[in-house]
Amino acid sequence: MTTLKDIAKLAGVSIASVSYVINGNKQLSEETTKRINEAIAQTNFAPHSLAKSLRMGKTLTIGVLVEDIRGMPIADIVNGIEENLEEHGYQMILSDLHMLEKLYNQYDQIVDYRSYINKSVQQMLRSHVDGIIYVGLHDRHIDNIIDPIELPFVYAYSHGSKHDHYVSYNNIDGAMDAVNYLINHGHREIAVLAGHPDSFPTHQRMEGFITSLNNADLPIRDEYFFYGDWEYPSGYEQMKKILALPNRPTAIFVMNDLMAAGCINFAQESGLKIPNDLSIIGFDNREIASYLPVPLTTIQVPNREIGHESAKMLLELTTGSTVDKNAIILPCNLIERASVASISL
Amino acid sequence: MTTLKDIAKLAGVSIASVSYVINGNKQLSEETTKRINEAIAQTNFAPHSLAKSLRMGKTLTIGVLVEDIRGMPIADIVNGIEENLEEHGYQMILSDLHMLEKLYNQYDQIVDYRSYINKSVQQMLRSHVDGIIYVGLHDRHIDNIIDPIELPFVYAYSHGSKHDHYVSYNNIDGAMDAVNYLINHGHREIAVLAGHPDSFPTHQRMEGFITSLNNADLPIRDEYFFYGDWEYPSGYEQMKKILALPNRPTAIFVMNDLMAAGCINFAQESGLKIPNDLSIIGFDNREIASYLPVPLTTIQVPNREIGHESAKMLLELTTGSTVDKNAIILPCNLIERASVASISL
DNA sequence: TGAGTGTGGTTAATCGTTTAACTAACACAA
DNA sequence: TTGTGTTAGTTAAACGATTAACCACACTCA
Repeated sequence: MTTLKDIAKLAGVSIASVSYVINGNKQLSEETTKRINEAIAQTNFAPHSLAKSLRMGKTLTIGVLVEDIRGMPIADIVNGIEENLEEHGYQMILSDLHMLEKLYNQYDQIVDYRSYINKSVQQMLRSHVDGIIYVGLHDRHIDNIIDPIELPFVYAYSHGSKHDHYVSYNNIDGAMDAVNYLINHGHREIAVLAGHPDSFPTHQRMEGFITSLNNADLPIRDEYFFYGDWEYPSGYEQMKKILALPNRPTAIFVMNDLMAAGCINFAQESGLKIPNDLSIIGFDNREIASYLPVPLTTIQVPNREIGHESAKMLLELTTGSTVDKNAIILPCNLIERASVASISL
Repeated sequence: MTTLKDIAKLAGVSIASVSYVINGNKQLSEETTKRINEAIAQTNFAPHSLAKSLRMGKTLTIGVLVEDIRGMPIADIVNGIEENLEEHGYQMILSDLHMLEKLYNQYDQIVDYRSYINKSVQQMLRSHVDGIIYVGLHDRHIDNIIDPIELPFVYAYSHGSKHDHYVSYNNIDGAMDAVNYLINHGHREIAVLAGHPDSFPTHQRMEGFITSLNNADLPIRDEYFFYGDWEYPSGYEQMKKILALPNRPTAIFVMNDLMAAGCINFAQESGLKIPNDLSIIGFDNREIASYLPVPLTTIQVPNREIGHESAKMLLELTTGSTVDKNAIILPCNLIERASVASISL
């Protein structure tokens, strides 16, 4: 590895002079500048980032904490983060919390995520990252870990709004778009298959559902509310109940694509034609949506943009004046496929 | 941030002594050791990793170069890598090549990946990573970049065998497992829907297919060979041809799950019952396999294990004696679902 | 002439560690 | 007494950069 010293010797100057021309922090004579630049070109020298960081107190590295990189929105978001960071000459170190499987430790006790996350954060602090982004839903785990740290911090994807800096997407508007789309296609009897009743997205998407119905002066009918747990089998099971309804709805707003897949598969098994006999709209636009027997019309969450904006926000925090509070809520958009039919009025 | 100096002052010793007790590189008196440890405990001190790395010439960081983190096997592999590295106290910096979309640059010219990858690698070198793992299929892009670098390097997932150090999975055996499974269920007329004809996995899986047929003394029938391009629509289209065959096969070996999804969907549309009228087996075990109208029996590629082994191999290379050549080929395993039926002989 | 002002460059401290080399003190044997 | 070891701890150089402070020289102007 060539160092400043090598260049200095080659050009016959002091290492300070070399450093000055590299960073342009001081005016040197044209003559010496040229000699130094030639020496640099000769050796394809690049400054040692560790030494530089140590001296400057900035690493140009940010830590990204993800719940599990295999979870799809997460990979998309990380992709967006990386792209933005790279553009600005920053690097990321990735720490994966393996939340999808690390529920129990070797003694079969439920893992204390706080201490687990804490380990990852400490590791990042030791590497002197310039900031941290947390990507995921379970942000409550991290609150009292990150609070005492005076380091720029951004939540990406998190739905909570109690944090100072976060980037998320608009669940309410997304749900309204979906339901309005059904209404605009002539549907009046619309059921909803919600996610887990306790979850935040369920509440928000439900709010959008009800608002849309109200705006269109449609009645809110108790018998049209169903709850699953976000997983495929619950879509399949709940669909049985929906189809058994005395007066069956003409359309269903299903709160995610996995459950929608279950709905579609059960409906088809029962001999129903989607969308002619029943329209279905999903949420999330997962890969699966394109590959169902009936391509699913659904709501796309702007995951990469969430990544982009998170990185942008964090970089602003590290460099610029500290913004006190900053939240970005990005809009979703509707992906039109083939699972919704028009109804003749 | 507390430093060695702070601890030293607190304990009334020199910073060298503190360093020695932390790293256990020298025997100090019980008395002073205790005083120093107390001071450390008081301040929750952790050594500054940049300074340490600078001095030691080791960063305990490895670079992971991925083609696109959103590609599913890649996320799984990265997950495995991360887990293994963390266990050994290493960190990773992730660099995403965004291969899925960065085909053209701003001037609409095809991106020169070599120079693009080179930028990422240079960036990693500047961060003084202790080694690099490349995750993906398009390893030919990187060959002449990495060759001149004398840094431990491992290819993960790469199918090529011309490299010194790589970890991959056994396509041939995987395909044989799939075909043998069909044969063991009584099938004699077995078609194959291959991936893109030029791709390496196609060749290998085809080899497995033919070997299995030969081993069972079954004829190789030209009219039973079909080719797609790994994507869903090609599965759908090719299935039309397969069903139009004068004597239709009783089972199909489809070389990936996406095409298998296309096959199943078209078959169902045509009124065929899977698996009773026709058995289908896939490859890859993507998420989608569980959510098809007929849950797909398929071959699972050991992605996380590939990640594990890659990390392990790289760490051995960085620390231990340099192994000249080292290749690991991991076995696949069959996931039994519901898309294959037994045939009465 | 002498004070002030640029210009072009060097010296040396600093960031926070590790570690070879050294010192001081004491014990023990010849 | 002298020499030899052992033990416990310190000093200071090094890793590779940045940058404040300094210096030497030439030029300007009252």
